[in-house]
Amino acid sequence: MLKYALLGFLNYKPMTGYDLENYINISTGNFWHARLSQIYMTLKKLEQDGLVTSHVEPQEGRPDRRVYTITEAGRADLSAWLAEPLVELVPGKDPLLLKLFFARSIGKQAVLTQLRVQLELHRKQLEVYRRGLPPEAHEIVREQPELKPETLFWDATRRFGELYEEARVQWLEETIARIEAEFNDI
Amino acid sequence: MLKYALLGFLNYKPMTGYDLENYINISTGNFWHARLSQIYMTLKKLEQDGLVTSHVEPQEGRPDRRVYTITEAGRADLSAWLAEPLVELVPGKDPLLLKLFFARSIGKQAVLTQLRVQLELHRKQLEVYRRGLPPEAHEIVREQPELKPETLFWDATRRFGELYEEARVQWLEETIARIEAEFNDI
DNA sequence: TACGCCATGTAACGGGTTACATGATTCA
DNA sequence: TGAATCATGTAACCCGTTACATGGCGTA
Repeated sequence: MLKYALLGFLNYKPMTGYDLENYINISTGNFWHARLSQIYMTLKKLEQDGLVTSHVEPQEGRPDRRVYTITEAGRADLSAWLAEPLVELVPGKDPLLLKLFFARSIGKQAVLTQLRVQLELHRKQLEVYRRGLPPEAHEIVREQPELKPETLFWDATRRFGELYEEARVQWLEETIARIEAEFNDI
Repeated sequence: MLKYALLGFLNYKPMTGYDLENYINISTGNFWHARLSQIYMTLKKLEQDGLVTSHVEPQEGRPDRRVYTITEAGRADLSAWLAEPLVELVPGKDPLLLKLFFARSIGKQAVLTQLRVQLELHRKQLEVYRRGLPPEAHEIVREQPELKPETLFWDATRRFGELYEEARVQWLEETIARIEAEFNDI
């Protein structure tokens, strides 16, 4: 699926692997991420499959850049994927919930400490989402005004982050209170 | 990490790989899942590492059962993992958000259709969580009354499912309304 | 008659992470 | 002086999925 994140961004404009990592971290870090090593390998595969092309731009004083450009076949592949509806719930994995599920044996105070650490982290992340789209998003639109209509969708994904973190914070507060009241050690 | 789900359940009582899949699907399906093939392979590895032992119970008319039992080393490993606090947010991946991020090009109606499908799915899942812990959870406690105190933690993970689906439903309703109002096609 | 449950496994493959390898420029 | 940024890539490994292989019993 990283494939489609890369095609999606290359559909905005040609870029290097390094650039793509920045775009992904800033724009989709919320719901998708990737390491540079994986991005480089995936780009190579996309080129083999004819979905992107690349050319090297020599630079002085810093490494040469390999710039990737989406092809017509790439655009077609991206469109086909976008058009294909998701008709099932995507089962996720959540290490914190897994730990909590089995956590009784470590004792009341240890559980509460862990949940309070999580509460702090999620409150901070909630603040980040409440600030709206990051300044980099507005810069991108300044440089490419034709992307203006995209911001509705970018902001929708940000808004999900906000609602998700609100739910998480509320749940942590509730769960801490419940464990304080109902957990009877030994 | 499946390792710890398996150790966690084997800490309740000895079981086969097949049993473990049922426990995982019923109890932690919400936030953790695994295929049988992976469960069998992971159990084999746990046995090599001395965290579980196994013995075969012959049966008539159906395949023999290989029953796994957690060892002292296994309990120690589980406890160490449970005690280790999660001090960072876990970055997740969400295919629906990835699709939505790039969805402008497929057009207003296609986007709305996809979001409405999702809304239906999440409303149904929300109903499931609102029904409380599944009947199987109560059966387990009837068979093993010493597990009663665990139900506080089981229900906490269920409650997260409920709040998560509420957030998802609210977000989908909001996003559908926003796209209806603000998406200008062409 | 066919499907689902019980029950265990192997093999090939794909996606992703970590570690390794290199090296100049810029800023605090 | 040291850390961050720019910039690209390979290799080993781990986790997980899909497909393959087997086969009796109970139920609709």
